[in-house]
Amino acid sequence: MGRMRSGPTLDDVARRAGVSTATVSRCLNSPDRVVEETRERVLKSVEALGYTPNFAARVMAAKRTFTIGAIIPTMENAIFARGLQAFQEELHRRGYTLLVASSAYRPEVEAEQIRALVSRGADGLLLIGHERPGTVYDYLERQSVPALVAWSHDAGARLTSIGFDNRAAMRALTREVIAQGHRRLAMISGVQAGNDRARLRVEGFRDAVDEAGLAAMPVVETPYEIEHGAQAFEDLMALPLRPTAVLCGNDVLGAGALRRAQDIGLDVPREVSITGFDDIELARIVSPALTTVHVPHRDMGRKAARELIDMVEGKSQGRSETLATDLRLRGSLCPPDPAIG
Amino acid sequence: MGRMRSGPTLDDVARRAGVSTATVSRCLNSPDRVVEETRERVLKSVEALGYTPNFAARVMAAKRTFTIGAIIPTMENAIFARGLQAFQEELHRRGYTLLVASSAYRPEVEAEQIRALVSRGADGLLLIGHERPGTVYDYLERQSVPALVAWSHDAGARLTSIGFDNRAAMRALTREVIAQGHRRLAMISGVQAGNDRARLRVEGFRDAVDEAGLAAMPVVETPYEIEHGAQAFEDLMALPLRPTAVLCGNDVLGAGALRRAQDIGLDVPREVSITGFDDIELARIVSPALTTVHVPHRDMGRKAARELIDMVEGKSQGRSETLATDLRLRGSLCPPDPAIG
DNA sequence: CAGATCAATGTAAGCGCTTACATGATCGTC
DNA sequence: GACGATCATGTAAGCGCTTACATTGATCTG
Repeated sequence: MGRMRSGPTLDDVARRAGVSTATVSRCLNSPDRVVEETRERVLKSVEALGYTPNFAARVMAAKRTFTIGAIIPTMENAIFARGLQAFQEELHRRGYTLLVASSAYRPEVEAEQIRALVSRGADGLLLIGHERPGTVYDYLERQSVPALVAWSHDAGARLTSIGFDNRAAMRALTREVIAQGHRRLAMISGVQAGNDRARLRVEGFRDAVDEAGLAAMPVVETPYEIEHGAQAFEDLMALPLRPTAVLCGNDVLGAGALRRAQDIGLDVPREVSITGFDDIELARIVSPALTTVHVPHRDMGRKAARELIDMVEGKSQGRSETLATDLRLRGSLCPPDPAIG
Repeated sequence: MGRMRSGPTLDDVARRAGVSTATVSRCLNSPDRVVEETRERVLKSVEALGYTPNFAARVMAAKRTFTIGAIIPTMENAIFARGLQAFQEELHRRGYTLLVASSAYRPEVEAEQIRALVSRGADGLLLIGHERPGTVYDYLERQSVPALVAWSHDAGARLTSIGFDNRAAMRALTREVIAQGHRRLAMISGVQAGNDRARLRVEGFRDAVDEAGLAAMPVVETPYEIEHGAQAFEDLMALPLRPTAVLCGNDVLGAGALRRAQDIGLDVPREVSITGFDDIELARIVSPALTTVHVPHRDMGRKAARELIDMVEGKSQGRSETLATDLRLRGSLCPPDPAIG
């Protein structure tokens, strides 16, 4: 039944090198505090024994883990992959290790994962979005674990955030669609419960629709999956007054919508325009390429890492930052065909 | 400078509940060994204090972490996301936690990550592919950490593997392409160094070409990225005897090739057929959809988790398994146009 | 050249848990 | 009703490290 690994310990190394464990420890952690000759002997002994320090023991004694935890909604979606990659590269550069967990967009799983990472001694935490039970924030505070939110920005939130304005971005995109002449829009949103990004995007959509003096437009809500995007799109196309432009909550939904449009014989963008959000690679791969909102994922990841480490090391109390997004106009959007409109 | 979190300890809980630390520990780990009334009191105390066990301390004392480590080449690519998701779901079901690290396809980074995970007390390790320095296997053996290889199968390898036959799969696909009448093929492979999947796929391609009595076909090697796939494709199209079918080492390269074909005005599949490998979602999203090799990622992940846990728990010495793959014929492949051939 | 200073190393006290073993209470049995 | 089982709980010994403090010998200083 899974006996513990039996690798050599500091003690073994020390004995073999004829020094004390303290000296071995110093060789490994602050080599310049040990004289050359000794150090060499010790390192040789480490090498010979194939010694690997026991992380748990080190943590217990040193009270630092140099580990940062991140909890993302899903790994199966490229949205977070890129930003997280940049995040981890920056952490690595600063000597930290990243532990990733995913919550499957379920708040209770997220809470559980937060506990797991704190329990593992994460020096700091990266979370996605602001929307979660207040008890989570209480817990973080009590454990005094610094945490940072990414992918969303909210000045009034309890946590520092490195993100972008989801609402304004979606509003800008919707304005553009309207400016191109569309009057019958629809939106396919991700599930809004517990997901402020999704919610804010819908609000941005409504903002633009309202300010243009248009009647309320249909918004359907569906999980962030290609197949669901496809189905939602098909449903929208069955509406009596078929929309001429369908704005999707992210590129994955957009790609699904686009694919289904082609499958049911609709010409995009001539008969219907489709847009996405995030600007992941997928947006440029599909044909026509998706008009979308470009989010600086890598930049966000890098900056989040820097700020979080500063917080962990007590160099910052938390400085929020809003990153700029911009529209990427591509083939999937064009003015509506007057013959159809 | 990052003082340690100061959460309550077992001792605090014990004192507050008026019991010994042993009793608290038992309440948490084997509740039935504690009488109802005491347990209640203790749990109330845990609740009130917001106690979270210190993982490092627990590991030190119990010598088990219930943690499995996985090192994948990259997170930025959907190839591993799906299988890993299934892997982690199964682990979770069995009470284990997954720690993920990525190696960026660099062997020395992988070795470092392996050490990091072992140091963190991983009870077992999931690795991708068989090709790595023998010293890594020696190390794993000395530390007696069970490890399992996925995404590749090799009967003669030192590690148990749950994978599929990359070579046979690619051979089958190539045979199909040839059967459809193509005589001028080319392959865009991923980087083969240190990547047995890539190498075996090239071998499979060559097998089929040879057995059909055709002359050697061009194989270009490039990183697994859309843009590189596109560039490689363009280079192949510039060849004096332009191939009528381009087989790609994976779907990402395939999608890049397809995209570039469309950008430079080539009709796929009429003027050139393109195939992928892996059958990730992307393969079905692009238009025309990619003919590809379907790999049972989820199944592989689930089975790998089961086998690895059995190994960790001493219930298995390691049973390798080869999973079946199958061809998914889609729009990107058709017989060559005789007018062009 | 005595005394202070300093660099290199050793000594040993924990870090917060788990668990083998000890203890004491309760209960059933002949 | 005395004795051994049985059960709930307590006691305390580590797990493998780091680090404050102690020690030792060498090097300075006046």
